[in-house]
Amino acid sequence: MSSSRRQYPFHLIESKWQQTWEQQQAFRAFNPNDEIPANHPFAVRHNLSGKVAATQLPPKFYILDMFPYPSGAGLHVGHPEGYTATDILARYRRAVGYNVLHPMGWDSFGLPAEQYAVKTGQHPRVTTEANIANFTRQIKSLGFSYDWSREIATTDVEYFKWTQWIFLKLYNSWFNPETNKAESVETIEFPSDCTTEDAKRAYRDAKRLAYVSEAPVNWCPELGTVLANEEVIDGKSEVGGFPVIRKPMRQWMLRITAYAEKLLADLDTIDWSDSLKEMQRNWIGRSEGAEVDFYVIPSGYIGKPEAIRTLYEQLLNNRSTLLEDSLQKVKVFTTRPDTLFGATYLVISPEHKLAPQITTNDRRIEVTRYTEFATTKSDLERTELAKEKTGVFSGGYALNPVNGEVVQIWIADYVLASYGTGAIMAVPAHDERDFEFARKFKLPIKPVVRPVYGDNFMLELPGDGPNPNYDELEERYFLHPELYYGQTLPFVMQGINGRSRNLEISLDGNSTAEAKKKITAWLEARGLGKKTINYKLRDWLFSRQRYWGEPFPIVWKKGPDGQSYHEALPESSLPLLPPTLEDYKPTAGGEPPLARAKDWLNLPDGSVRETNTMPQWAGSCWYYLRYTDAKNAQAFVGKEVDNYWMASNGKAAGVDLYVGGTEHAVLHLLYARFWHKVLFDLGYVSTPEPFYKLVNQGLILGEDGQKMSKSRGNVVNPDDVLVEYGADAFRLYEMFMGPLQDTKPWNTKGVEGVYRFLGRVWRLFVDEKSETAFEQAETTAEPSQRGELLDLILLDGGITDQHATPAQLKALHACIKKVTEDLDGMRFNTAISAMMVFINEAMTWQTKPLSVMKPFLQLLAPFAPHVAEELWARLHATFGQVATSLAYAPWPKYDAALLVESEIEIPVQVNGKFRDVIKVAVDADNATIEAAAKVAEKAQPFLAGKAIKKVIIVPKKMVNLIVG
RNA sequence: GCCGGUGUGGCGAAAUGGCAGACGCACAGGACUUAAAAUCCUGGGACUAUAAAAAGUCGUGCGGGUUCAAGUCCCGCCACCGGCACCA
Repeated sequence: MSSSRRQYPFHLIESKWQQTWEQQQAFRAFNPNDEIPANHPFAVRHNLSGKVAATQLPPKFYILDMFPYPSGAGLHVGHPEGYTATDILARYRRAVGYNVLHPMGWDSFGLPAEQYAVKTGQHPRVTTEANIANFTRQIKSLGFSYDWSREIATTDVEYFKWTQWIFLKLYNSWFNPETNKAESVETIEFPSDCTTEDAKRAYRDAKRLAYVSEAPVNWCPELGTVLANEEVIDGKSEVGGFPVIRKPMRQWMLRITAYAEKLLADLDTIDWSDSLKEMQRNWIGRSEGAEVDFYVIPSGYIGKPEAIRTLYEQLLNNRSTLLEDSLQKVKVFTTRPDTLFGATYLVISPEHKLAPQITTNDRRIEVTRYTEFATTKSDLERTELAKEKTGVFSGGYALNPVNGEVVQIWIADYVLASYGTGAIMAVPAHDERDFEFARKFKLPIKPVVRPVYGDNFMLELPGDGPNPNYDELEERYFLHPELYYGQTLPFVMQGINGRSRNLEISLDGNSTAEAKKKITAWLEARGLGKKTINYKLRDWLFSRQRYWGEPFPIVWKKGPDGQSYHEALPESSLPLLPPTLEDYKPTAGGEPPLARAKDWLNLPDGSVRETNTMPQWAGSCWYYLRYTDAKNAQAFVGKEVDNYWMASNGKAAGVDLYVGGTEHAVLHLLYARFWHKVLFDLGYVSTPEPFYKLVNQGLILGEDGQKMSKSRGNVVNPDDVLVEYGADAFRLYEMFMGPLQDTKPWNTKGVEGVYRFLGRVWRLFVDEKSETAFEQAETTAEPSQRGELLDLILLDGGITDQHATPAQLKALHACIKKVTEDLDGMRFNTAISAMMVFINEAMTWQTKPLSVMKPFLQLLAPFAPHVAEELWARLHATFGQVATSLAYAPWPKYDAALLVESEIEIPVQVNGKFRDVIKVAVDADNATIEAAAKVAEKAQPFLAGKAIKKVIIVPKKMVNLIVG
């Protein structure tokens, strides 16, 4: 293909306009009170200059791309898909009259640069900067209208200074349940028994939004670091796919769970796709239910039913503090308290803190063996071996609080320590997991919920016949479960309770919803349980054992009692830089690499620095805020600036449009929302949500329909495409492939198609002879002089300043309408096809009026800005007009009156089948249409000899003749 | 298993319940050319029929339904993609 003739001299045009834009700073966005140069195209368009207050600026539009990690591999064609879409919209919004903020930057902390450093000793900053330079070159070559004056990298010292500053805010805050928001830890009130400074400190430290935990974590030996739950997929690391094991370690955690409810509820206020919201909802995993107390029966009572009966009655009726204190209780969480009468055993997780106490001596050896087996299992083993349930009887028993029944307490790893209370009541008749476990270990199954008659599918046994006696069936169902559960699954859906009564309360006959309410109220009244909400969401594991990340502004000190405790560095000490190292590996003792720098590590006062660093997500949690005020040295973002760019703009609040890949559906997007909400609570930002509208671009597959990857050898490099077809064709093709959100395969032939389209546009505007002359001159010219050769190309003589014909105006205005509406709906592919339709028609015109050709270039400009600018400039020059910057020229409006036809074609159907088309006046009445339809030529064979029974006319749409 | 999404020509796709396949790719034929490339013009869902045309029948994953009329709405399936997955 490279041997073929260029469709048009994009190689000269594109670099020319990219330089022009850069010199003009054409896409610089102005903050309130910025000094706006009078000759800047934005100032010219809006008639502004000098310092302009927020109220005098045009309305803002903040349109954001997910910033990339600058990898060594460079850009692939997936990156520019979203970037092109946002660039088109940014350019469109500028033309419509908004003050557009459209920035770009780098998520530049990350593992690959560090791994390279471990291997070669080259500082990660050097690698990172080289990669950023390459990414910048590639992105700039696509002609995106970013405001590069706001470029940031998370690895910039001036940037991560503020990342550390935000961490200090998290550290120094707690979530006050009374006010339902984050506040300074100064507002914590200490309980009366908290008297010493040590006790107060411990109390406060346990409340902070950033806290230290000793919990078991996901340790990846290969990567030498811990990972967040979200970074572990099927027991393997998301990065690299290495095995991950559970290991208790001291780690920093962020209390995102405090925001579970807000993160969930506020999804309703933002414009994200249903699937994305659903992913976040699932991840947060809210479930309503009840916590119920099961008292553990002291071993002395076992085998003495009367004594147990008495104990139960005491608990129920005159529970004393004394009794309460002397008994252990297992707190369970259930979403189905209505099935409490069907609870036939308890299960606690192997890590449950009561496990050793509940276990009886005769069972201890077996229990210990099992517990060790279960807790050392890696997550990988847990998921892979999940098929078969395992567990062991503890030897202990508990009382079912609703009926005093004695139930066994089992230990099994199908109950997770980290969810709910780490213990469950098992209702095998109505829960698949419990059912499976009960069958394996021969535990009792007691049905207490039956299906609703009518949609019932399980009450009937073979031979029950067509008209079963439901009373009989119900009795058999509840009293003889063995008849049913041998052949069916447990009944896990909602239904009607039965066999669910004690002396005080009966759920029999109640629906599941009623029964839940009733039993929960009873439990609460009796002090045996309470309504509870649980979340799957866990706190965010925030520390990594790495070098190339933000160091924590934290030091460790030793108290008088020898206990070490942490303390924050003052804000004035920020930024805290990482030390210089020769060797980036973890220490021999397994300490993070920062521990190698002894000078850095140990402070003169004897305190020791925290050696963990923050995860890569930290920097991306707030970069969108920094863009609004990238150079602010006093604050992470200025109040007035935040108010202008992030505050409510009509309906939207926050970033108006955010485009990126689905891979960040629950990680980045949840973390960023969380930080934003904390900053909002603390009064630093003006909106509760960061991103109003969010769109995920679809994946671009290789030409073979497979995911692009180096190993498959199907990666398309944008650089190669650009050399061949130019940036405008590349942009156009990325958008023409199909809907932005869809997954779609790359097809180089498709690029040629849009490239040809641009060629037709070009030839519509320029004189062919002059272009031939240009091409000949170019073959002999020095490369440095080629730019000037463009002047040899002349405008086509058919373009004149004359009145347009109605047909020409119609073609233009139909195009304006379609492109405008499609841009508003982000339907780029159909907008492009509308422009193709226009060009196909314009190719047939003898004359090309300026008044039609100019607006068309404006429509084309957001998609193919280089060629549009070039032709725009030529049009103006040729007709002696001053060329205003196309980027800021007001968007054309369509005139609906020009689109009205005098005569229209209407399809004629006979009995709903299309038969012919009739031409009628646009304002023809129904009688006229009916008459025309009845004589439509091609409809005659279907009308012959039949009576017309009914005529359906949809004005301007169709006519349907119904014959008998 | 659960949740979300998608199924339309050889391919990417388009269609407020109203002429299915716009636009583009690939393909075929033609014009220009010594020739090719590029460009321009024309054609095209399948089937039946025909010398050719006119024409007809069928057709949007499958099976039902609503409607004068269904790719579009409803019910029940199937397949593929993405996410979650012992979360009680």
